[in-house]
Amino acid sequence: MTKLNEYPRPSVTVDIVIFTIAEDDLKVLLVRRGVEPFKGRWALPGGFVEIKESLEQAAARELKEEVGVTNVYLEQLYTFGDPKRDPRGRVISVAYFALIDAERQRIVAASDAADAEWHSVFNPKLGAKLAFDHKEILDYAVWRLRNKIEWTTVGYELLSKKFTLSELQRVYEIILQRPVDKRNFRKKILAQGQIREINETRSDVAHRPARLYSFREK
Amino acid sequence: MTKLNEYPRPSVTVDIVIFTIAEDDLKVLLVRRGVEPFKGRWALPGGFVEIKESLEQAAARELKEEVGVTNVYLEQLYTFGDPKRDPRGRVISVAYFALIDAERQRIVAASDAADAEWHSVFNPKLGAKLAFDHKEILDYAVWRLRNKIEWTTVGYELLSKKFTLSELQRVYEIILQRPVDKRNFRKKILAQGQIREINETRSDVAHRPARLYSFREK
DNA sequence: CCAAAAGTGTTATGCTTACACCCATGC
DNA sequence: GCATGGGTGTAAGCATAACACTTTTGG
Repeated sequence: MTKLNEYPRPSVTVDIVIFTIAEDDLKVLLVRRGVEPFKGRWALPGGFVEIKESLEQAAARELKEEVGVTNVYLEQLYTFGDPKRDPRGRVISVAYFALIDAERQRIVAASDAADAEWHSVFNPKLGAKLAFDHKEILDYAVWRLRNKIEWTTVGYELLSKKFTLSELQRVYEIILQRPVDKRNFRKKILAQGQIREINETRSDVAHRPARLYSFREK
Repeated sequence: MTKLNEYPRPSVTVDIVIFTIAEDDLKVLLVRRGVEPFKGRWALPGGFVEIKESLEQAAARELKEEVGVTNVYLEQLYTFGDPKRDPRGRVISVAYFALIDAERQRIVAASDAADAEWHSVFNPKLGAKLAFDHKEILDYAVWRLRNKIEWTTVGYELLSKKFTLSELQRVYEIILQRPVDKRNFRKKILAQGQIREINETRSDVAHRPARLYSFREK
């Protein structure tokens, strides 16, 4: 067999764009860098891929280590490999995106990871605060999420197990950043056949209580 | 600055799914492996990413070295990183797909690269002949190409600069593996506004000569 | 009874699909 | 004049978009 060690090898990392919905906004989890390069700037959580784990396992491990959550929606985004993207040397980053639902979000808050914080994705000043090429990665992730919720049912991953149709609609409006027609939305979602009505309502509100639904299989 | 060399590093390669249309069929370029592992099996062209080049540059370089073509349509597909995908050790492969038009196809033929050959993508026995996880990569590339031609104008990349609408339609039929309605196809393509009629016809045929079109900007 | 969000149908519009015949050329 | 692929329009069905009022609850 030919040898593999004739070539200098790059470092390979995974970086994860972790989205959640909070405070009526789309948020991304960022960690403040304590060391150079980009000390003090915000970065996507991530780390080196270990030699015996798959890329997806590496991303799942980082999710567990950095924010304490397991079993979340995780999807490979794109691989960023510009030779100058990390001033320390050649680092290729396989970017993933993850969706954290409302229940797991409490776990993230509780884990109180060092300098991790949720940031609004739509804050126009955020780009300037990011390290490396993480602005580019984040922009790509937002673009992908927007496309994805239009064609798939990935939006459910951002809510609790039980949710109302208005809550789901709000998720779409936040991500797409435009109003959505209530009747057409309900028709479309129900026609997809992916959610079922459960026999409960969200009570204790000062108006007509909403029916709860749940995603088939979660 | 923190050091990068605390972690063992994987090897990183690019593998390229190079498509073309020939003999009324969708073909992929494969090279026969002369060494272990998978000696004698067919593999996607590819090679190691050099330390100072980007991933896209690595893919473009491989295209030039292995098949002699430059300036072709090239798009990152997905990154395959299962730790067992290469028996020699940890090799992460960033897969690309490339589209070779009818003109460049002659260059590929002329380059006569060692053991490179065009194989029909739809040959059901092809999977068994492929090395590594290249069947999986190929399947994913075909899936992506199919989606892509439905939503974008990427199909033009597989034809000569000048082409007839029937030729373009045939490209769609071959890729999608189903018949396409002639009138609806022409309406859809013309409505996209991406091709213009040039004042020529394909003559010397034993029937009414077809008008030639060209893609805007190529 | 007032405030607040939940819930519900119909119509118009545009897009997609199905479909068949005449045209221009070479031989 | 015949064989061959080139070229063209219309109608039906379907999906999407626009739009406003009644219902149920808590206070």
